[in-house]
Amino acid sequence: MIPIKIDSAWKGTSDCRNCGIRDMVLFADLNEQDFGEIQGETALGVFTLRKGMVKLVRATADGRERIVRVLRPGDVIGLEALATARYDSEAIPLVEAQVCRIPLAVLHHLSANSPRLHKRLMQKWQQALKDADDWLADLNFGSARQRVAALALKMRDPDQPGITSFFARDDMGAMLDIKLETVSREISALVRDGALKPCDKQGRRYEITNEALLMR
Amino acid sequence: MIPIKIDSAWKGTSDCRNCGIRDMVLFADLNEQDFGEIQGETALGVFTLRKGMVKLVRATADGRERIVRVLRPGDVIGLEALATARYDSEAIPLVEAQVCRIPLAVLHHLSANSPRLHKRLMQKWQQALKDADDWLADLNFGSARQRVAALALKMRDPDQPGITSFFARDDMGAMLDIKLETVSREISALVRDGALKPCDKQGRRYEITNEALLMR
DNA sequence: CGAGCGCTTGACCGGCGTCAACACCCGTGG
DNA sequence: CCACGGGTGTTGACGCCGGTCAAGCGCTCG
Repeated sequence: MIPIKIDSAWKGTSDCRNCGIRDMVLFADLNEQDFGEIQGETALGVFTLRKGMVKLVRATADGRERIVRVLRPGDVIGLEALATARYDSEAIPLVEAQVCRIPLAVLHHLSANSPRLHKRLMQKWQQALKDADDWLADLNFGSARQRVAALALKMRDPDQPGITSFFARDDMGAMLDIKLETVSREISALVRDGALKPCDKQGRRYEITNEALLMR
Repeated sequence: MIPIKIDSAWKGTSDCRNCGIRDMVLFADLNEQDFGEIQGETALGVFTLRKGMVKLVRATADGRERIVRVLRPGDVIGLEALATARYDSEAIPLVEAQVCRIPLAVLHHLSANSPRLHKRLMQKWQQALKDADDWLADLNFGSARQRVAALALKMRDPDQPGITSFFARDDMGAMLDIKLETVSREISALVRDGALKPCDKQGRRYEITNEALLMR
């Protein structure tokens, strides 16, 4: 299930040609002829995240919520539906998000007929797998301090590398497998040590004031 | 780098047709004509694991070893080379292992020309990604006891579901992100509680005597 | 038979979970 | 405009799980 609110003002195919992040997305290599193949459909689809952040959630054996990854603009949601026509995990927006929907049938057709998209698809699979492994190796390893610091580095804004985005403390806990109180404590400690500085009063945006301190 | 010793007695293409695990592997859907396309090459390749177990390892930020996944017969090694012509992590056999090597150029050619292989490839990507997410959600969550129990369940022998395989204690620690002494303690506790029974004296094979106890 | 390696077990201690109180932000309604 | 209440983030006290260090045991192999 992908309960993302789709920006309904943005539909049809014409905008794809002028998409602001077209160089990051699945359709980056499509030419005018390929665009002709795209038709609106309502079935299962694959999504490209345009804006915002989305958490991939699955239930653990003991019923708690486990966040396996966070997707950011340019990432693909629901790629697995291409292979199995089912989604493996739940995708929930962490902030207001916008996605492009690509109908499954269209993608199947293009993947067989467009070598460019075929290659792009491979890259997206590879990126998703690498992200998953990175997430495990970087964020779920070591002390609580190391995990929070690693998350701060991973969630840097691509446009403003000095700024990083955090989330609700219990979401951060589900990402790092630590309790929300510990998350809060470690953030406070990093602020005290001069590694971070809060940008707002909700604890969502921080300035990275000492990058070296975060890296160890 | 994939330092797997390849069973040199097994080479050429003729054996593929009679491979005992052909229904599990990448080439399961190739027909006689497709086999004609395969030639021996020496370049980068993708591997299908025939026998044994392989750990996927990457270095963490602080230099320690982190095992991101364990591959078992039928799994594919080095799929990422298809997209980037590089390997993302190191693959090291945990026990004596046998692999099929599939040259990259061959796979690229077939992936474009053989719809059957193309579909099979998608499934392998999807399986790898699901395995990665499962590994994170099942094995790196909860108490040390829960992690060891989850590993025992995941490492059951497909042919003998009552038997499970363990590894060197420090490898298990690198999989579960706990120390080897804790691994040892928890295994002992599970044996004491009647959930497991050792099959050998090296601590590698155990009989599952109480499955329900392991599941919670 | 002895050396060496890996597994186990024990004692101790620190980090993190638990429970609880408190502070702060924000929306609601008087 | 302020009073109130709920939700979320922070901070404190305390106890336990798991990390650390060390000793002991049982294999395996020379």
